[in-house]
Amino acid sequence: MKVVEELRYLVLAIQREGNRLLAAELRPLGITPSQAEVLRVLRDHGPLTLNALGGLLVCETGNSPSRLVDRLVAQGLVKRGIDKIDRRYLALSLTPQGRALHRRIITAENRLHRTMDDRLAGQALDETISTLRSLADAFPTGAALARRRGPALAHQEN
Amino acid sequence: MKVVEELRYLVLAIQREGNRLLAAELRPLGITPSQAEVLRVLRDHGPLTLNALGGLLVCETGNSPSRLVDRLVAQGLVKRGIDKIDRRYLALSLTPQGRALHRRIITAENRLHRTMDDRLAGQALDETISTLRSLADAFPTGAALARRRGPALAHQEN
DNA sequence: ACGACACGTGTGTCATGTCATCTGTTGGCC
DNA sequence: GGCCAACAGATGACATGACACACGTGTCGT
Repeated sequence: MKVVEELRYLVLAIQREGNRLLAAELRPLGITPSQAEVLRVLRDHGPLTLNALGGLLVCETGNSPSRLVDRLVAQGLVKRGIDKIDRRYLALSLTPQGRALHRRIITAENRLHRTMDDRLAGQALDETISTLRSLADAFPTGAALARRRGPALAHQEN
Repeated sequence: MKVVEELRYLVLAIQREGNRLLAAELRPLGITPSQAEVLRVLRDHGPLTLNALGGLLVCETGNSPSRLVDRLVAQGLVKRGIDKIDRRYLALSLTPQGRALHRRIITAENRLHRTMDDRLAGQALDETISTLRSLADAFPTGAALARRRGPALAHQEN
């Protein structure tokens, strides 16, 4: 098997398993990994339009995450406001319940991170991150990650 | 952001983009990346039961890939036989059309792999692979990959 | 032989993801 | 002012993924 092909399948496998584990951790909270990412981005990057939110999400590349946001609004976790000036724009922000839930999400995510840390003990993580970054940064969702790293690093230490 | 968390998001971003690019390459062939993986596994590992196929797939961890196979059967790419001895088992294999399509799939995948190779020029790929393996091998789908590496390496040089 | 159990597979349901297309809104150009 | 292109968001369609459960078939203990 070619090296890049093995890389592709490894990335697929790790993404699947990580998502499965995280989903299990989040299930008691009533949300999914994608929804958790939305809450996180909304918490870190103030009120956002739907487009801007989509530009910061890794989990949804395509169009706008309308339906993803829909469910969060239905659960009372996100407030969907309409821009008074230009009624095309939304103003998405967390409700108090959304902020409260986000704290519990961090706990759940930390359990997953501990599991991953154990698996990765003694591995050259920095080099791996650097390699994956060089691959990801060329792509839109990788750029989304870079945007999140950039302007709001201070908020993201948890 | 914690290192493992960045790793998690990088893996997510790369998986998404890789899948998107591969889907675009495969669209003219009328199949999806997951379907391509099924064809590949069936080509490399003789006739399989549904369970055995699921055990070799990275793309479908959960139950059995019934519906995934359904569409391939509907397209005439996979033959679904029933075991004469134990009628619970299926005997899944490629049809001649499936084998022919698989050759075109390899070409499409190679275009993606060239793109990835370009992005990764000069990176320490071996270390990255090793790190990711140590993470993946602990999980069921990672084990699936290992199984594919193991018994049938000779078939997989393309 | 037969009945509980295990097992392989099929199916219902829900939430994504992705693409294409539609709708409503605004801005700009005449 | 009025038309039209551009833009933000919503929606339809399709294929995954994941979980739980239903169904048919075989096995095994008794």
